Amino acid sequence: MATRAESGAHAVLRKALLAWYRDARRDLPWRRTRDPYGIWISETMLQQTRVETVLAYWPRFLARFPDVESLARASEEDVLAAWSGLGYYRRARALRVAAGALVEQHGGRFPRDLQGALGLAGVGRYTAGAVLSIAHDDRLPVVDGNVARVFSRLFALEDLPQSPGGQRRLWSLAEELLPPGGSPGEWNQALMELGALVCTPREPTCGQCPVARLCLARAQGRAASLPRPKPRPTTLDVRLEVLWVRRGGATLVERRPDDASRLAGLFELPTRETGTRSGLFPEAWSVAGLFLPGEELLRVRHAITRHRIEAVVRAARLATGRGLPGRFAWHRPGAPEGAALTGMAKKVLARGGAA
DNA sequence: TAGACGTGGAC
DNA sequence: TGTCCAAGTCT
Repeated sequence: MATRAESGAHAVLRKALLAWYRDARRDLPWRRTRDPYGIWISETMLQQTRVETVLAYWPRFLARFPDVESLARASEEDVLAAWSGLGYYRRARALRVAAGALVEQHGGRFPRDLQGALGLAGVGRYTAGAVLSIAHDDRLPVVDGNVARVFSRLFALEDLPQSPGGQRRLWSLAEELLPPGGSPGEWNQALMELGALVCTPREPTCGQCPVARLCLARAQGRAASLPRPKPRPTTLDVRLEVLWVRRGGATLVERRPDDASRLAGLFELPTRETGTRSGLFPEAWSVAGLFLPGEELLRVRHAITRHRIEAVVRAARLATGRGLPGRFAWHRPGAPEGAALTGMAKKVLARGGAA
């Protein structure tokens, strides 16, 4: 009996949400294709990344690497260059590795089955379900941050979404709610779209929600306070000094070590950690023995997970006429393919070094 | 399994 | 200005 009542409620929910989605869905470029490759790239770019940002990268990346084969053949540096500024660069490396596996083991095609997809580098349960449901309408659930939030409110879930129990409940709900017929891809996207446009993290617009009358959190007046926020770790302050060294039309960049914990192998403006907010280490550059710091140009603040980073960009000049170590290079903007620059380097170069 | 991984935008 | 966070995955 419970099953019967439940599926009735589910049917009402599906109908209302799908009707809303047909009308409210954004016309995003990756929604115009059913090509698993393009969808895979979009889903990977969208991980922890805003739609507005991906809008600029996705068409460019597909133009540069139009299919699995071109991506598999590309050098890591070329792929990173196309990814430059997007962040989470492990995604780009994984894409290339996975493309190689697709060519070697899957006939150059994205796998048709969940297990095959999950075997690919950088493809987890969300991405596998998203690509297969959207490209082929396979009956696979997805749970991303949007779906987690929508379900947490709709069903007044108390668990932290990231907890093991919370995850288990979310995925089993997502599975249960999948439409028996119709289009699972459409349904999954409708759920995510609701989270992105209406059931937002802060101040959800319940007045516009097509399923507000079915929402438990709404009925309890708790829509805005669910899901419970995850406790944040305290952040560490880091101070960086960044050198802006020019010669002719080129700017000096330095390649980060391949074994760096972050931004490995990417080019950045020469950067040293010079201390914290409370103390500076002025000898940092004399250790390098190459530069004379000059005037201050600008400050850049950003955060990487637990680090709150404050960077001071200075116009500087070389202190030696000797050749530079191999990790240094002169970067000339305007190369068609671009370079594998970090986001901050890209930003500073785009501004011409000035604030 | 928490914690790491980049970036830009909203408030 | 500081904080939170956006279509996750990996270790």
